[in-house]
Amino acid sequence: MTNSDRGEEQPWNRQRLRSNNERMLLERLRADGPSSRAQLARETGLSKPTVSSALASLEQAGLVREAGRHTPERGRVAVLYEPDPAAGYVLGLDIGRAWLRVAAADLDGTVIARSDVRNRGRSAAAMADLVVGAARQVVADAGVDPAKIAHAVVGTPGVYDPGQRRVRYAVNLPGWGRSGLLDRMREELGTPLSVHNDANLAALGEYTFGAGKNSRLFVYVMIGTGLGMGVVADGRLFTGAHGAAGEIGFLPLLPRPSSAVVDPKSGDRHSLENAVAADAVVRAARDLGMTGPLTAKGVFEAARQGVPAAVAAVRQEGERLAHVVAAVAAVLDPDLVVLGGGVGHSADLLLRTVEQTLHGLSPLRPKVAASALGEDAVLLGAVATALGEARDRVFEQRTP
Amino acid sequence: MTNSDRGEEQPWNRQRLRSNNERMLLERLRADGPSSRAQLARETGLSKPTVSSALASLEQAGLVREAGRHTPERGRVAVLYEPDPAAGYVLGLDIGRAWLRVAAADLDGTVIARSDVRNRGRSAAAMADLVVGAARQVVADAGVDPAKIAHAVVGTPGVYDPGQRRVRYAVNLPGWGRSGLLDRMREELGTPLSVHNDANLAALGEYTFGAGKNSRLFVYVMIGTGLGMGVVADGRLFTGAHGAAGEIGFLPLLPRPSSAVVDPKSGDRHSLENAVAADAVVRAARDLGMTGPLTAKGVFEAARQGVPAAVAAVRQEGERLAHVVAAVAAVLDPDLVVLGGGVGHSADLLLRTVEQTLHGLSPLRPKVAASALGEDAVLLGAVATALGEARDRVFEQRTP
DNA sequence: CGCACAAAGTAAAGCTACTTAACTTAATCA
DNA sequence: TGATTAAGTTAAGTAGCTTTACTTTGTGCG
Repeated sequence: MTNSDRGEEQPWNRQRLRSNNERMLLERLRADGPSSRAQLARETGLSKPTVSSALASLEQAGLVREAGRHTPERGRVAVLYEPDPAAGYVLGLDIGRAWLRVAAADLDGTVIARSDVRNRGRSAAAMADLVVGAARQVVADAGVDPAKIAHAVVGTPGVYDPGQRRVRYAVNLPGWGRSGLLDRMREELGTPLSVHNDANLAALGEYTFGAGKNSRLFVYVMIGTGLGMGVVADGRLFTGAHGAAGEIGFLPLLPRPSSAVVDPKSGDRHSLENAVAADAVVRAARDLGMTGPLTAKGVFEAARQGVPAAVAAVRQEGERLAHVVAAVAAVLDPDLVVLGGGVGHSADLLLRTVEQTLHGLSPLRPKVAASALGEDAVLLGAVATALGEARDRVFEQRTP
Repeated sequence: MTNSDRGEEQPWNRQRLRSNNERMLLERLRADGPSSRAQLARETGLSKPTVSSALASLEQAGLVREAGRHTPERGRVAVLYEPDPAAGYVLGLDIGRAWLRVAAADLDGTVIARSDVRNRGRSAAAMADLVVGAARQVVADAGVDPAKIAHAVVGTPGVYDPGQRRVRYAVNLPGWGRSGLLDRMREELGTPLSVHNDANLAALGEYTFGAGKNSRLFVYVMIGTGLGMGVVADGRLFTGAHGAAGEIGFLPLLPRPSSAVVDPKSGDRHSLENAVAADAVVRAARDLGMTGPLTAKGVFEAARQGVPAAVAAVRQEGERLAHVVAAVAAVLDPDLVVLGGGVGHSADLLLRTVEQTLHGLSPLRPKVAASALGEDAVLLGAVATALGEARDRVFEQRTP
């Protein structure tokens, strides 16, 4: 994460004073909607002349614009201001096994163009070209000057290694871990570009635009081909010491207290992932008597139509998810857990089982909800993350 | 947690500019040791006159003092400055089931007096009086004007409810949850007093003074009568949405993937706590053939002397702890896990088993270490927490 | 209608904490 | 002793803030 500044002690001279006040006013406008200068002065404690002059600067820099007028009970009409969404644009890119998605959004976060391309099993280089092409197209569709793209964020499975400038552990995307690929994309797009784990982005997306708004400690569980989790604490991604926080596929199966000695075989790696990810649903359905070519989606369909084996398989999935949620709750104490990813898409079928099972498991019972963004969580998370960077960047590079 | 300020947007006027620069200089002196004014100017980017005048203010306010001189290769000698540890003092109080501990420390964090009193099973009110008496004695012993105690922090089991101003869930301390007790202590001590969970304080203590220095994401596991955990992320306590983060006693026992359907009985509450806390060691030893009146401490003693049943019981404890560590690692990705509390005290016997077991459990293997502070972790954590508050307070209340 | 009133916004003056540049002080070295 | 170097001070200038007083522009009411 390209943090802007967290706790770096810098000297505060007059220019910093000025720019900090401008920044504060801008953020206030973003958070509270259009306001007049007098109103801002009252609310921030700054004096009216200071607010006037700061807003004049911001307006001249193109960061702020007039947003109509407001007539109070008595007295002169007030001119309202708001952040100018056209001060910059961002790109969000979701590189998944099945789909490549690109979206362009303005600084308000409004998506103004997007493109979804099937990811056929080509080479990683071809995939990169495809993405770059889609991005160019999206920018053109949006009618945006490419120079005004202030930041782009790529979401991908695996972990980005900034030292080697490549992605690691993206097992589902062969060749995608190659060095130089991302640098090439960066160059061809000509914008600052950062790379993040898809589960983390989905968490941020759901937090920013979806079910997680205003959650103090938000957890997004991504159940699909694999099992992942993203944690948002106080609005920031919680990444752990090495960026591996939320790798709950590695949750061990705890030994039962009844068995005096631990069975060493219980610790296969990925065991929980195997027990909970999409394939597990298929396996369970088969064990319970379903036949034919099954997919997780198919099993959920069948369950929805009341096929007993499918219902039982789904029920088991729900119970296992409840265990995952309980484990996470014991460690993190979130106030909201959202189920997303392929399997999470069928959360409507799972929620009741999860909640019931949770009741018997732990006194710590966070709210559990279905993803509000569905397939778009990663893409919108990329947009949200890019917005943060872009707003910083656009502000920093304004000419006063 | 009485946070000083986190992200509250305030207007920046001249006075704030001034005081922020003074604060920055003071923190720099604390972090980097005695420095001259010229040196500070070079390092911070402030001009020499500004640094001079800020330090003059700080010195006059008693927050900073001369700390000798430094003669450079050539040129005039430099006057060095350092934070004045006598600008204020703090109290740390540890209210445990067996011991009541109090320590007084100066603003450097140096403990200058302490007192440890056995906690005989009296009424909670008598306990409070005992603590207040011990605190007064400690302040007297330290030779400190009681008015210069800037903050006191109490560590206790359970969770402090600031709404009702009392402690909840402190099951081991009968009556201690009563309303008004803490207000009375506050009043009798006459200092700002805050209350925190003991495991959290122990984590902060170990982070600040012990094994966790400079850890990015630090976890302290407290294994004793119960099972608790404290998390320090980027130097701040991670408390979760409701202050229940780290309640790993509630970790569920995950179902084995082999069993198609979840055994509903596996979810007894506190099951993991029962399986790992001190009593579990005793139970295991008994199951393995040890007889007589056993305590956890006794089992560890026996294991140290090679008694086979004890060794096996300790081994099992180590294996179970490894599962706990693996679960926490999968969620949080810490870089260091410290074992503390009563059982953690015997960590030397456990560490190897924990590490070996961990190897078979998960690719995420944080460093695991024994507590460096032992029994003092909570007390020193209370001091560390009080220091944070006190430094803020003393700075804020200086008269320029 | 026009006048009182209220609130938005501006102008002018003053303050303060900063920077810059030049200076003084105090040490070493030749 | 004087050159050199670095610490620290003095003095002047400046930017961004506040205060105070003013202007502008709307409503309400006699």
